[in-house]
Amino acid sequence: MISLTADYALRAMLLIARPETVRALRADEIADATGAPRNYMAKVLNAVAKAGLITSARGPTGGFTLAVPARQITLGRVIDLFDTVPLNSRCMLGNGPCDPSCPCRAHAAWQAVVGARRLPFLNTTIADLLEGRVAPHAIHNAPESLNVA
Amino acid sequence: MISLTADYALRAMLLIARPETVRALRADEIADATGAPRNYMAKVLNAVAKAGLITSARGPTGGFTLAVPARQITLGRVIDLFDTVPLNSRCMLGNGPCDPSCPCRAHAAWQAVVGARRLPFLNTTIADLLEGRVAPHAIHNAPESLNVA
DNA sequence: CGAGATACTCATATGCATATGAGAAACTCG
DNA sequence: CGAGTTTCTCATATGCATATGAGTATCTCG
Repeated sequence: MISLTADYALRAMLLIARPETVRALRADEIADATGAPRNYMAKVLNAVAKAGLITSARGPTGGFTLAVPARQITLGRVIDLFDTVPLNSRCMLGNGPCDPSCPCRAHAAWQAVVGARRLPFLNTTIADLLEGRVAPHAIHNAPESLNVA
Repeated sequence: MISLTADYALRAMLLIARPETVRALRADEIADATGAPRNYMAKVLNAVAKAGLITSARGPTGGFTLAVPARQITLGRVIDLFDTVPLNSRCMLGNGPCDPSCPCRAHAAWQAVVGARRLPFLNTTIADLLEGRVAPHAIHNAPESLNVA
């Protein structure tokens, strides 16, 4: 699941990064195109700008522009700005946090599953989506840390 | 992201399915062990029971028991009971639903990413977690429908 | 059959994500 | 430098996930 706010941000990024977009897009344009409420989208865009992924400019001819090439912006980088993992310290089995030196049986496997879920976001860029391309790494490769058994 | 409610359900299932669990577990036992509020966990367990994954029994010696072998219960089957995908009909580009016969450029790629994120849940079972095992399919194989480009 | 134990149900409270409204700050351009 | 345009900020409203409390239904066992 991805929060509605993160979804707004992603759609906004896709709009701004589209090759046919040549000038800065205003917040209300982006809001209209994405279906998000105007002021809410403004807040979302502001957060993305603070993170350095887009640039904001006020006044006439103002609006939002990419600050980083679309090929370098992964979906995870956008989504993680809003959907922070709360990381329940209680382990999947038992009633306390897992002792790192002696984790519960399910610990590593659960970590692997959670980690694997992040891969598609970490290995797909805004540019990939705009080109209708799926990076094979997004669905085929798992980092070393995921190899459990 | 996985909702707190779905997380409760998962932890409850793991407890009930543990090999050292020989009798029916009461709702309050499960609540205490998982850190969930008592009545809330009762409601969650009730929903899981209605879905047919566990069996409930009232009165003394009552409680909850697996209704299906742990090896046949995928994480997705549990989580999907609570975390229903709202499926924004508006496509990632443009302001309306994607025309199925002429989808937007990003359509298939986004579908692939979303689908890839479901794999770890669909291909991992309660039994897998209890045995600390990660099914290779959870992170390595993608179904045909995901091959886009 | 009665008492106690447990699941079940519903009405309501709370907190956070989402949304709204209005005003202040900063920019462009004539 | 003034007027208009836009981002930025904050105070507050709303809705839904989460949580709580109390009562009802159904079971076991003596």
